[in-house]
Amino acid sequence: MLTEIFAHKGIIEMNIKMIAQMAGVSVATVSKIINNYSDVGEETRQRVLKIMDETGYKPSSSAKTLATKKSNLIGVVFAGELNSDLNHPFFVKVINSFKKQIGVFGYDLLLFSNENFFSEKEDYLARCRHFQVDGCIIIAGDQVEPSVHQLDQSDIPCIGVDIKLSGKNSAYIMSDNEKISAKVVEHLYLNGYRKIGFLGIERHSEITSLRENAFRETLKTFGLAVNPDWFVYSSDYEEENGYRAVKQLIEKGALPEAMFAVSDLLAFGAIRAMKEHGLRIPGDMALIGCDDIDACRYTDPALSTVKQDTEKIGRLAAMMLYDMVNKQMDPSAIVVEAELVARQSCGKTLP
Amino acid sequence: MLTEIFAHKGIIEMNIKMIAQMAGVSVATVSKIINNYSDVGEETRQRVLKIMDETGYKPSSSAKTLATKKSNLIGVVFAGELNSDLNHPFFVKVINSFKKQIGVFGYDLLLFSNENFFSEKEDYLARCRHFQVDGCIIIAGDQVEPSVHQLDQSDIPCIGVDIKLSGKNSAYIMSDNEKISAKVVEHLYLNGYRKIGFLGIERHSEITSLRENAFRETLKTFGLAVNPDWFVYSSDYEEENGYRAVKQLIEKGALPEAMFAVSDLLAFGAIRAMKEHGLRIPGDMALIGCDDIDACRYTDPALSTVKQDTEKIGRLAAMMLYDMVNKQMDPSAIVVEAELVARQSCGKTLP
DNA sequence: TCGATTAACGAAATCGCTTTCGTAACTTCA
DNA sequence: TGAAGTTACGAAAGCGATTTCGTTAATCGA
Repeated sequence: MLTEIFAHKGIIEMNIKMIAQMAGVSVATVSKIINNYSDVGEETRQRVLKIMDETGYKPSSSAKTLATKKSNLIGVVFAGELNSDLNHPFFVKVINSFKKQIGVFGYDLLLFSNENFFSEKEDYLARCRHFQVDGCIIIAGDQVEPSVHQLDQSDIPCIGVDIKLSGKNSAYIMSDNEKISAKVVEHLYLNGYRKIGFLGIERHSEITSLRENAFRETLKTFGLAVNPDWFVYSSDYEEENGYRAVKQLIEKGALPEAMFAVSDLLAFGAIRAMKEHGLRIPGDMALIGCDDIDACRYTDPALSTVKQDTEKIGRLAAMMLYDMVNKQMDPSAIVVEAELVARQSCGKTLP
Repeated sequence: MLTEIFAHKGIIEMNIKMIAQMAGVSVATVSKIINNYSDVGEETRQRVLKIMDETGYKPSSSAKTLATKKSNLIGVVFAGELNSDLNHPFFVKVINSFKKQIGVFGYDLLLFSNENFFSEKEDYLARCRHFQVDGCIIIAGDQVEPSVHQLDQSDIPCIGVDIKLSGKNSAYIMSDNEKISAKVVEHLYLNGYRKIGFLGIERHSEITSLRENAFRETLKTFGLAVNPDWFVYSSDYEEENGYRAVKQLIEKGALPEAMFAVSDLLAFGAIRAMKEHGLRIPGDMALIGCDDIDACRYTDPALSTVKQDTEKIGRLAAMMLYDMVNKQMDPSAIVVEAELVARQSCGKTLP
């Protein structure tokens, strides 16, 4: 057998021409078999398939891409300065779930590295074209760069996570941030808390604005005070700044009965500040965070938080993007419900 | 100006031929300019560069790859069943650091999705060839699949993280796992603990074997008992199993004075078991974990642990792989020092 | 039985870029 | 001044696929 020399699959690099020769057909026929064309005889098909299998042949992606202008690649863009990248657990979970689902559709992921690309940084559109990605997932922290909007407005299908895209080939998906705040306020209210504060971020992103506005609205709905003293802000999402903010609150003697921190890390900082002053959670102040990072379960007290459905967000993002790439769907915006996870830090222990 | 119609860069998809026409030169000349050949006149070079800039032209990656057999892509393989994927913080941190450094070298990352690829799952070598990646980073959990070794033995440069590769184009890098155990034992010894136990993994991976063997050795070196009762094993790295293991230990009344858990999550389980039985850490038993995941700082007590230098591992991996791809270095094995982070859980509080 | 379908296959152009090699024009130098 | 060397550039052949369109040969219908 001619193919016996290929003892180990993949050892010899094959191309379509070699396969064609071995099978005694033209490259056109081989290509047709690869792409499931109908005008190929069954015998021929089987013979060629056998050879492809025995030699471990796989068509070259670049040649295919060059010819078809489809790469079977999805670009991953981490946009925004704060928080994005692979550092934030939320994004990692979303990407992980996205990767699983998009993999089922036969796509692989291209992670753009942020550093010097042709000495021109962050020109996402150019890089998407360079690789001819079939679509893009844009995951955003705060303050996204202009280049992201350029990509959004292009003809490349984009799905945004935690960022509102407006391009005609773009859709986006995010948690129902307004409902998150509403749920938190409601939960605290039901547990008897009436003086409720907010630990947010100074520089508003789309997301945090949604949360804060809804928070204020819900407070009003329940007839609760919106006391400026209880609204404090951090310059980033880090633990340290949560600590500082709450420490000041304590020293000012303006502690509310409960607080909602827009990130778990901020909440951790709050816990530290409270402990340092000998105050107890939820005894002296109840606390609810947001994100449900792993650490929440292990803090003392365990942190109540809002868990975004990262699994669902990633999966939906993959499905929507797939449908958009394959023109089976017009882009639209989707919002997914988040879940309040009540642990110890918001327990009802008021007098 | 001819190029003025391209008001927005990247709107029109350019190719090398159009650039050549606009500049009144041949495609060969343009290509030479792109690739820094010397036989191009300075005037011509400037003129062409200007046009490329104005039109936002970037050469097509697939065409370039097809012509040169270099893709400027690095494949990322998450191997092994346990723990790998983007789920484990250790791997995410390594990849993040790797991505930064390899990006500086001009490479982007290709994340292979694990699910159905040509109905043949996990044929990493085939996929690497398919995309013609220039190199690979293999990050391993336990029990890696055969396909990984096939890749390792191929002609594609591979850098392993936490896995010993043996291919002639492969190198690997990992923490000094033996030293980790030695440091832990030494630290506990110095703080007065004499009865020291081990919380490990049933199914040995390369890594855990290294740690456990060194642990036993060091115990002996310090003249301490290697008591089988104090060596317990979990079937995975999860919190729940750490909990179970230590719970049994407590109920058997065979608690050592201190323990080393090979993962932080296991240690968290241990903490829970201890708390549940009204036992205190480090009062009734000191505890040291491994990994330094974020949550360690927030547990009660804060978990002492061994912090692997993920930043360094990722960066070194990138540099080594780059050198291997560019034939500037023969593959070799590198070991990086880990650091013991002493927090509350191993404090000296023995009588 | 003969013209018309249909089935099965291949030749060749194409995708966008690289790279070798050839050549014309210009320098240099003895 | 003429041979040799430089400089600047282009023609053309790949790279490995896809896809259109044409060509046989076999099958069909009346």
